[in-house]
Amino acid sequence: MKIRLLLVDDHQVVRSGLRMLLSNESDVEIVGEAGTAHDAMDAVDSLLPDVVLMDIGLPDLSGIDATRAIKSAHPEVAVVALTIHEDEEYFFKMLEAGAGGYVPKRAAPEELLTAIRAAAAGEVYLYPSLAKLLVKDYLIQEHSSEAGKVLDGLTEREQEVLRYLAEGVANDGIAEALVISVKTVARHRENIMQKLRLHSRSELVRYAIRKGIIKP
Amino acid sequence: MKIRLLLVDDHQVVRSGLRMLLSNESDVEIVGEAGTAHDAMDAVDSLLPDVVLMDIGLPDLSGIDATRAIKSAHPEVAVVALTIHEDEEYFFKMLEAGAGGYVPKRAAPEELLTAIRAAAAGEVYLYPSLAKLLVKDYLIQEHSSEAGKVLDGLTEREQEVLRYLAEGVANDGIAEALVISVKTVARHRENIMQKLRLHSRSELVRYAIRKGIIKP
DNA sequence: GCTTGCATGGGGTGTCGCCCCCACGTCAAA
DNA sequence: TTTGACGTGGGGGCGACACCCCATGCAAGC
Repeated sequence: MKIRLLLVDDHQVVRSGLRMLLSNESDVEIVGEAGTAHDAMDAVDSLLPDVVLMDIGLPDLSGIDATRAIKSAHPEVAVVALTIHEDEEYFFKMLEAGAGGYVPKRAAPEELLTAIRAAAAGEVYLYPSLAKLLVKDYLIQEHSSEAGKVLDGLTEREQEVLRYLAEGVANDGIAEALVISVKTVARHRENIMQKLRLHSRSELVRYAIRKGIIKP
Repeated sequence: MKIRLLLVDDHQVVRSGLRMLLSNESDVEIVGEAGTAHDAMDAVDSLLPDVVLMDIGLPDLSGIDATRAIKSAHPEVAVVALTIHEDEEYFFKMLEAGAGGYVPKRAAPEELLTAIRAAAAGEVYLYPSLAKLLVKDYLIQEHSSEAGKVLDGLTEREQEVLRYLAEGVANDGIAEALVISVKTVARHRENIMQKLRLHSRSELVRYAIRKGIIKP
């Protein structure tokens, strides 16, 4: 079963080049071409290809918007971005639009083929320079949500109370959970708010979320 | 300038196979081999390779721990995971340990070479089936923080009040800001909480952060 | 031995949050 | 035209919260 491919690029020569390049592959069949975003969307509607090779710089709509539209109407159609852009912004936007691959035009032909095959299988191929950006983003997300532990000089008991406060539990609920009096809970809360220079439960909740003590 | 490579795998045959496979490449030079995590760390210390090809299943320490140790001592040495494991857990842990690539053993030889070259250049190669997992994770992070706009049937005025409530402003402060009475603010708050099925300011703050109305 | 910090309590006071009740003007939809 | 949603405003009540005061016991450290 061949992979049915739609080429989208506003330059005729680029499409022809891709056609030359890909027509030698036994598992790929080019079923259509489009030079604008609207043509691409129409072509997807009528041809239902397995994979769309999508340029970003198109004359009418951007390839990002086109991808969003295609994925919205046909979630089963995979879209691989093939573009000269290697900046962070386009890359992340394309991912959010639902792209199943991102390959810069300077990539080797085999990499493009790998991306097409991966996309057809429902997987994702990312070019190494861009995968690096995504991993970086992932690590930032991770580290911003741990990194706590110290908690600005709060005692153990205060940290314990803080976890309950952050979740919005009332004083008497915390007292029950920790088997201490409501007054003591209030006392701890006062100390916590003084140490952290906070002035309401709301600020406390935001503080706890920033510190990763609780999930939003 | 050749890429200086260290092979780490507990099976002699696998190392020999990789040596066969890679020795034909003109830009790769295998400078050493190791069968255990400790041998690998010693070898990195003495040889300072550009790239380490790291198995995960090692007899003494896991390749993940070994990677963490290597990146901690020599951040400039790139580590590419080459393993039979394709589960989410190992993959994410390896990323956190600082791996600059992740390739399952079933991958094609060219993909391994792409990964080695990408890692040597400070980039990241991820095998498509795993890149998919990372993108999925990324999209979850994103969508949990945007996706707002509609706000579950709140009226304009209610949304306005919600923004203040979320920031922890007290009723009279909101009343002053919006030039309405405290009672009206309270009225709006009640309606908001009823519509969103929330029961305290704390829950309201967390809701607002999830919806991206305010930053944590 | 004495201070210091921590956790534990009690009392008081005033504000605020949360939940009912009500009313009126406006504007759009039925 | 009438109905309904929306924004506005008010009254009353109860409990929780925020901010003070105070004291006790216990461990660590000077």
